[in-house]
Amino acid sequence: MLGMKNKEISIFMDRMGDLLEFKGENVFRVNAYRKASRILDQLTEDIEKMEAEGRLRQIQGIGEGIAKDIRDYLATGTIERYITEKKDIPDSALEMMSIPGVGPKSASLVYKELGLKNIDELEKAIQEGKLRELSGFGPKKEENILRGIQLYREGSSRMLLGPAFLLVDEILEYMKPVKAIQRIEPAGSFRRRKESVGDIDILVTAKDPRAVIQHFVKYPGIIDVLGAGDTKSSIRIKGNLQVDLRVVEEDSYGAALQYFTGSKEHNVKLREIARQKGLKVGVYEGDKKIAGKEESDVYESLGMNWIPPELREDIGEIKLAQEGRIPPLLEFKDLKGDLHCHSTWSDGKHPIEELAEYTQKMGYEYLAITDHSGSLKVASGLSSGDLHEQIKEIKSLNRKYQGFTLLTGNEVDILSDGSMDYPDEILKELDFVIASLHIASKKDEKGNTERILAAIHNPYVTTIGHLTGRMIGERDPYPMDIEAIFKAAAETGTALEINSSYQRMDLKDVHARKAYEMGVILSMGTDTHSIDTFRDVRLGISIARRAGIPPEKILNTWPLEKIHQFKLNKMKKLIR
DNA sequence: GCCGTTTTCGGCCCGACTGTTTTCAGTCG
Repeated sequence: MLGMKNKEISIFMDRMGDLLEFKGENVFRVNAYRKASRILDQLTEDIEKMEAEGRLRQIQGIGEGIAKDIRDYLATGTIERYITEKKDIPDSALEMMSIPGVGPKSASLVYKELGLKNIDELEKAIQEGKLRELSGFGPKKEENILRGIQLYREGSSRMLLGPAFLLVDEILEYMKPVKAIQRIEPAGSFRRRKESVGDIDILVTAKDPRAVIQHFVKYPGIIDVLGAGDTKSSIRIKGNLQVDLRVVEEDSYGAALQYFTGSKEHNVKLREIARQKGLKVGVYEGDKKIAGKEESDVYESLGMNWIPPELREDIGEIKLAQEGRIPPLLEFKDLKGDLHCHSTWSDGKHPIEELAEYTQKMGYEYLAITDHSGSLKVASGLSSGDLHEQIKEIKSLNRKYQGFTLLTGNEVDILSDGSMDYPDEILKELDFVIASLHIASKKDEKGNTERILAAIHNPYVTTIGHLTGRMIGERDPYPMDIEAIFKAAAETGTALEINSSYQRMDLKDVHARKAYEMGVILSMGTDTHSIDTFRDVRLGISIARRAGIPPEKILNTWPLEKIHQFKLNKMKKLIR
């Protein structure tokens, strides 16, 4: 499965970074491992395959040393150098560095001087007043660490992008009455639309910064005010999420927005480029500071095009911007319809007519009705007879609409033997067929892959729904040979879905990018069961943008005729 | 540990904030 080893080694490299940092190694050596971890996490190729083809050293940031570590891991399942470096330092000692306010210096100091081996012992030592005996430690620091421990135990809470959108909407709405605010915009990983965010950053320009802060710290649902200065405030809200708000001068708004949007790696690379040009990027004072009212000023003064936030992960976007080759990215206005939703015919909450009415108001030209097929009893799947009745209803409704069309369709279950839950004669009649795995094996990679491949080779299947089956934080992706699947999808002219429901987000960004690179067309579906989730299309758009997929590779940007043609083309190709 | 049309050695992003200090170290983003 693509990414299996990538992920494992990425985690290993990150731990290696922690370990070296704890031991007080050269920070650049530490960073080299951190960087390697990130590279492996975002790599769209299978590391095992690259190693087999002798291409490890072609990856920027992987040198001879780390290449050896990777080969080591692939051969033995562990990394020799890691074991040597680690010796008898327990993992629980390294874990102390995860506490906010405790870094490598403090963690290794208390380990060496006081023999503290884990967080519990650290807590006890503070309570017994032992920590303040160490130089550099005082009562404030003790208090800070105790609070950090408490926070860490409550669970490092990352919020999924879906709920984050709702929260940001709510905060912006709450801040609206403050007259002093001129501009207000979320920055950080939310603005980059990462699938989960660790905190929310909000950037403001205002005539009266104090009025803004004073209002902000009274936000309902607040648990704690972590800090409230003249221009910056941090609060903690329910769910243990931190929200930072900063007020900056209008003249440096663009530079600040750039800085606080990140990613860190993207900014590091920009500063390197700035340094070469004798410039400085940043929001703070400096001789040759690039100030900028607009964010595009920053990028332009560095000799490149403005880069959409979703691409700012230092995975090649800077080079593209320098060459003026940033691709146009998907926007809501490009979308002509939604291609996955459920009605009262199966487990949806609303009758077809209401779904149609709602999506017309969103400005869509079409909507595919894709209820479940018969085998999926838990979701009240439709029998063949039901489906025929539903097709009749859709055709009758379509006669009422102008400039809007309902597509007949279904989310057909892929059965355990890889066959489809309806016979071909029925699938043939439908405008849009999604084939989905709803029950799959957690172990049988080969079996899962074969079922998907069988569906892809069915001439009437338009797209594969929520391919990997993951439910973020609840269920891991089912193991499957992603590359073989992408290849088959590209060859047969089968689309793959970007499922936008907030817990699925499946395909995820890295996979969507890989699929696009391999020539696959993507379809977007909200998998709506209740009309308030049609708005989750913005999650799908986020994935497509982070994947760098141009709009014309997304089925939903096409006119209806072309979607029909897509299905016909596949049928022509596969039926002889 | 990685990298190189300034370098195979000597660099590697950088400033704010906090607490403990009295000139600075550690942490964070």
